[in-house]
Amino acid sequence: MGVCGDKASGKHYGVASCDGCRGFFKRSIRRNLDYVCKENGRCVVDVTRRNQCQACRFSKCLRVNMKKDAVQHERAPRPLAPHQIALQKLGYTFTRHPAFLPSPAPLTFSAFPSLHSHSAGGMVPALSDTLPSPHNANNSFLDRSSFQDFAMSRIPETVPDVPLIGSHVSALNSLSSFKIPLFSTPLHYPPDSQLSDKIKEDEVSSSEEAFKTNGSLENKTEEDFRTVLLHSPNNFEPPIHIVSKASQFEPQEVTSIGRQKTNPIEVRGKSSEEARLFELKLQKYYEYGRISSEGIYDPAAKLLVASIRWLHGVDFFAQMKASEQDTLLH
Amino acid sequence: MGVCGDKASGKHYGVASCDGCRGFFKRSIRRNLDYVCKENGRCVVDVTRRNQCQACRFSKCLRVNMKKDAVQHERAPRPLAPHQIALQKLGYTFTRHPAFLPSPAPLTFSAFPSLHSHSAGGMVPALSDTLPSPHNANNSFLDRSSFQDFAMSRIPETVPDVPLIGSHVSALNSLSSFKIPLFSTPLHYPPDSQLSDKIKEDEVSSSEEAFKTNGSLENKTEEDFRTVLLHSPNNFEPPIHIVSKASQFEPQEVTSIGRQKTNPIEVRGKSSEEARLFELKLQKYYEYGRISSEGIYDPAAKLLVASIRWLHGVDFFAQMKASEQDTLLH
DNA sequence: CTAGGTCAAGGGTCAA
DNA sequence: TTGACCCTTGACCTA
Ligand SMILES: [Zn+2]
Ligand SMILES: [Zn+2]
Repeated sequence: MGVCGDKASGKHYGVASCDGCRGFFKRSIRRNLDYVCKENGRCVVDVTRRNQCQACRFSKCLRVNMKKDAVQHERAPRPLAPHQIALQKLGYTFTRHPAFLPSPAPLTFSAFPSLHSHSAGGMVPALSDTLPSPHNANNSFLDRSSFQDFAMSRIPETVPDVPLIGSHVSALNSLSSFKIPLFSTPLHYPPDSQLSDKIKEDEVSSSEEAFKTNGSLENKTEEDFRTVLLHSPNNFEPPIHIVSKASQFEPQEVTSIGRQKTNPIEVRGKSSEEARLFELKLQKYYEYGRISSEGIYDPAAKLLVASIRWLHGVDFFAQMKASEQDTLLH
Repeated sequence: MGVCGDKASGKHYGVASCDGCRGFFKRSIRRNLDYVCKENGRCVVDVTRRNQCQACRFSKCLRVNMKKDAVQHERAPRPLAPHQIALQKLGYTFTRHPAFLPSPAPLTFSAFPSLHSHSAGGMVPALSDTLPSPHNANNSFLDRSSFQDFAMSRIPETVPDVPLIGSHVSALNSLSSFKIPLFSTPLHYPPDSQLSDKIKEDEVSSSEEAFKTNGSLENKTEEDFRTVLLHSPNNFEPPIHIVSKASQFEPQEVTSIGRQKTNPIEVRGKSSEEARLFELKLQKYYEYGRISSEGIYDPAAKLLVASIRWLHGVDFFAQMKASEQDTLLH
């Protein structure tokens, strides 16, 4: 029979059994686990009590003749999740396991680079991270400090009744588990593109406040930067105009540009704790603030919304596999 | 020699190899998969470790000279699944390019006409023209990832309304990578159809309007669904505009072109494999959408859901047998 | 004989 | 850690 009596999902390791027992057996074998029963091995193993005693459950697995040999060697991890692939297409790589770092990496997002800047790799060095790693030395934007401050940031008593952009909200959900690289300058600003020039003009006129000061930001310390963030919300006007312009890129153009990307920026994994916290805060923010991008007063939140919106306008993004978009937006 | 050293079951794609490597190579080519080695491409590929690293296994396949070209197109369609039968009743026929035909077109569907210029046959020349060859990466919207991924996407608890804004439209570009056969004039808009008139006269008819006229739906399974629709005006909001507008000129276009009105719309695909994935995806989209179309934030996804929803407004669909509707809905 | 196809039972994932 | 859920593998079959 089965192991626990639960409905079998098929034969597993030689025995018709449920997914639970299948997984349990596999884990036990793979990790070579040894269990000890506290009840002298008399525990009943049924569907409701199977998790009461691992030792007895495992014994039962063996008794019903599950085959250890049928448990294969562990395989390579699955290919990158689509949203990660999506990120890669934007010029970034994602490392799944951030571990092995001395301290948990703060949840960070790569910066809005200056749209005027054309630094190497298309990235704009933002703030130095708190970690010594060369990789996050220059791609941290929304660092831990920002998140902490986020909680403190005020939620407006009254907010304009602006409809939410659903995708923004949804996109924020996914931001919790990884960092979103938002810009890769050369990717979006082909040097010789006429359109590019046009965009540049446009951006100057539309986002001047946002990016005038950007150059100076690059050299600021984290502390300085935070100050700027908290006290100069006007610095971060969402690049809405750019969005609409960028979307007019010809497919070929974008494609070829996409191929030119050189140095992907490593985006490190999550600190799920902080991420979750952040997500909750953000969610609350939405609920209370009824924010559109205009409704956002916290610069960090504003950035996030703006960044997502920006993504929508990037043709390269629009041409991504829908699934990738989907998960990216989710 | 062989790829992994396992006992060869014969020559496959030019190389004596086992069934495992045969299948692996086939799947890799067919689905245009790209693997990435995490060990810098140094993994040993033998019978016990061949599944440790797909990238290295595939490299080995190529190294021992397996021929991509020997991987054929998939063959005759499988026996139709219930939902496929349902689709057929709606006038959609899946046609496939004969095997061995060079340069198969990427899986494409006719696009939302209103968003693009029209071409003969009511088909819209999409991005596929600019896409790389079929076996190059990234032109497959419907690869394993997309398929896999959607299922993993989550539906938020609460969702705001999502107006169709400019940036969303840009996202529609991703839809151009295939064409969706949404409209067939005589079939979907019977000239004397009350619904048809209603929709034509009211381009911006809301979902409520559209479905109020849909009282002909009559089966218990549909009952709940209809209720949801009618009580959730937001469900249909953004896409309906597009759908309605498209329906407005579609009749003339198709008719004037002299295309066969009576013939079902062709859904061209280079492979039923891809088509199948699309169907599955569509199903899933729909399933989610039925719960709450707002659960899907991606504009493209929303459109897909909307397109299915739209079917409900079609008399022909309403007249289908309940069981067929049911399977289609599932 | 080697293409193509199928699907049980391996694998992995990640919210709870 | 569990287990529901999805993807992949490869033995086996037909043409
Ligand atoms: Zn069990
Ligand atoms: Zn082999």
